[in-house]
Amino acid sequence: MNLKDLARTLGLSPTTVSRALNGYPEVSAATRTRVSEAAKAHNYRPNTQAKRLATGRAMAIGHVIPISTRHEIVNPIFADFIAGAGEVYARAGYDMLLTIAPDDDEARAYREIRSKGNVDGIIVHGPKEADPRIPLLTELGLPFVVHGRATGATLPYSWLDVNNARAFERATEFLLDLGHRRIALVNGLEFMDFAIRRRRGYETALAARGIALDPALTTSGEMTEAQGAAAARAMRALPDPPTAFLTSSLLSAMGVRRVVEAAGLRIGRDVSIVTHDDDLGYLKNGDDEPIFTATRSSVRDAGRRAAKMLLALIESPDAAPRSELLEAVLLVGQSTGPAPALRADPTTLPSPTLPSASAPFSGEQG
Amino acid sequence: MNLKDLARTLGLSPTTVSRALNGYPEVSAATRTRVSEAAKAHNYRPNTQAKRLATGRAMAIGHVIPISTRHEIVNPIFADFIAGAGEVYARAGYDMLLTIAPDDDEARAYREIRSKGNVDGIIVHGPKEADPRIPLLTELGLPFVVHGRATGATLPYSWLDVNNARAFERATEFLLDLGHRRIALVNGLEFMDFAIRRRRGYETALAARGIALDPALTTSGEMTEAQGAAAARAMRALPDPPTAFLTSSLLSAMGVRRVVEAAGLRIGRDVSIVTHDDDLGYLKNGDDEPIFTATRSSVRDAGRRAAKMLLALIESPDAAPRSELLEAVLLVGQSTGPAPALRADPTTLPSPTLPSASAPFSGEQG
DNA sequence: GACTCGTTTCAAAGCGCTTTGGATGACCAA
DNA sequence: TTGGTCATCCAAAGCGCTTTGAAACGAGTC
Repeated sequence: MNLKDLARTLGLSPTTVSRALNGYPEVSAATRTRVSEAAKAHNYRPNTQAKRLATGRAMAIGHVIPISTRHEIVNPIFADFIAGAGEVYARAGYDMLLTIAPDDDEARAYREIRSKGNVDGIIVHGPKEADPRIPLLTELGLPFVVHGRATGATLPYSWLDVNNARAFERATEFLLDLGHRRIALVNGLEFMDFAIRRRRGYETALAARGIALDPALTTSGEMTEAQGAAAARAMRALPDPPTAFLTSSLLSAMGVRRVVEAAGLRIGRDVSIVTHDDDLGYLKNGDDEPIFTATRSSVRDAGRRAAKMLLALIESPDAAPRSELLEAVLLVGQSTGPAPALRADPTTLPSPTLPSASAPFSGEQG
Repeated sequence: MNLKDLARTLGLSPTTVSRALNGYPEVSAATRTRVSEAAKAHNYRPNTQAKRLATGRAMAIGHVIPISTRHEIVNPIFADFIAGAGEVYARAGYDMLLTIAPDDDEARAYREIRSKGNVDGIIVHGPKEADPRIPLLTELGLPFVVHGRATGATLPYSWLDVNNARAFERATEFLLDLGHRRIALVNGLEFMDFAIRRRRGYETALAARGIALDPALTTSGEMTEAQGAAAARAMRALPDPPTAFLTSSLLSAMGVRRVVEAAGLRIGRDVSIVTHDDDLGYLKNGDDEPIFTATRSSVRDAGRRAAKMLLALIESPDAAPRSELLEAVLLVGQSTGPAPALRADPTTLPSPTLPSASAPFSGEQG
């Protein structure tokens, strides 16, 4: 059943039927209801391809998943982000198009998407430092929103990001307030923008207290359980091991916890852990009360917001780039506690006033 | 630059240009090279929508991600599966279309996809017992391949599945051979087909040795770290606790491991763990040598194979349904060992011949 | 030289929709 | 009655491609 058929059965022209269904004013109320009832009765659905060709709008959003040819790892937050974005697209009548692009010919992938013309906009995932995709997409004139940001990008662009720097600064401050001085950072791969910002936040907090950065206490790598375990094992073997760990993912935190507990120590008493928590569906940090003290920010929610932003951008293409900075929430769980009595310097005791728990941070730029 | 423009610059008709580019024989070799060189030079790319409208082929595959309105959980294996499938689609010139469908109106979602006509086929994810989507899609006449199977489906359909029953039967046998008699099953949600089959395999192996099933030793639920931990905690508290755990995911296994180690016991000596390992990019079971003894089957590879199967199905729509049963590989890691000396019955000692390690199972139906 | 045949190219008709630019009445004011 | 204004509806021209049916042309055959 296509438009022409429907029009014929109604004794109307395709023009009128089309207008009736698409809410144009040049059609009487009576005809409109008659048409839309017939459409429902015959289960008519306009052919997407034809509509697209006629309107020039693809009614689809592209998501390009970068896959590192080296690690072959798919970012585990991706599924949740997509789920959030997908909700928004579905409501707005948009399709979601996925492309897997190995990172060695990303540019080609984006150019091809552009010239095939089957999406109206793109969400850029996993931005790296000075990411070349930003100038590329700007040049191509394809609306896009970056999930994250790219340090060192010169052109203005639309993005949605968690305030990673502030989150990690805050987490570090929290541990410092608890009296910790040897705080380890188990970070993601540091060519990724979010990891760069997290490290920056960590370093800022340390510097503010006049604590020297110890390179032996920081590592970066893929955020897996094994990474956390390996980092903890190596750092526990140091002459002056850390009393607290700051990790970039729940998986890493779980690895740290395992090694620490295997050494006969107790998390939250002997060793503290704070982790970032993307609040993924299948990787929950406890049910009601968090297990790990964590800076939490829902990736799913980020997906929803980024999608809305992109749709708005497509609606008004000449508007200035938008951006949204989400603040992570610091949730105090059972994995943190005062630093064990300090041998070296017994004067620096935990401050009596602990930071407030679940209040979002203030909204300054990160 | 569209076909007409290109034709004009070449001094040819659109017909000839189209034929030259699409490899039709009615064009001389000289013209063909001239055309394709011009196309490359002008970076011409045929408009997807127009092509689709003209040919009637959407050149896209739909993936429908079911989201439970109750749990709101996105299956973590999804990202890897998609990555595998996406490779194949990209090579074949197909797009990948994602739809998020809450499980309360799945039927509507599939009907809509069908009538909008923007995919040539569908991959069905997360089949449940007697899944209604199979008769629905058959009725709609849309080619589809199920990742998994649906126990109790009456119509023939195309599927690709891991031999879950055999894998878990084999894992159970392995533990039995090591002398374990109290073997716990930490399963996925048992309305999912794969979980039903896994339980069946487990029960088959126990029955074959005349071991009664103890309901207190089996649980099912979402496969998270917390699930594993909770199960281990509950079961360790039994008067006759299990000496071995069989889990459905690495995350669950990690939860079990944590609780067991926290009790001061050693994995592989005091308590054994075998898990199923989907070989996900971000959740590796060790690098070279596996940490957990596991039945392994790559989800990414499954994605590739399912995609190929669907494309073949689309090529020849009248062919009989296809199917592919993948056998998991049993990899012996450090998490299993002989059952601790049995108090009740010291005669049942571990058999001296251990099952062979990395050989795939035989290919019988599961 | 007329005819057939194969090769190479083209004009034009779709694919199913939107949208521009009327056409047709009905209604009212003058 | 005439002219103008609305409110409705429609014919036809695209959107950019494929594909059918036919034309043009040179070469081979008698």
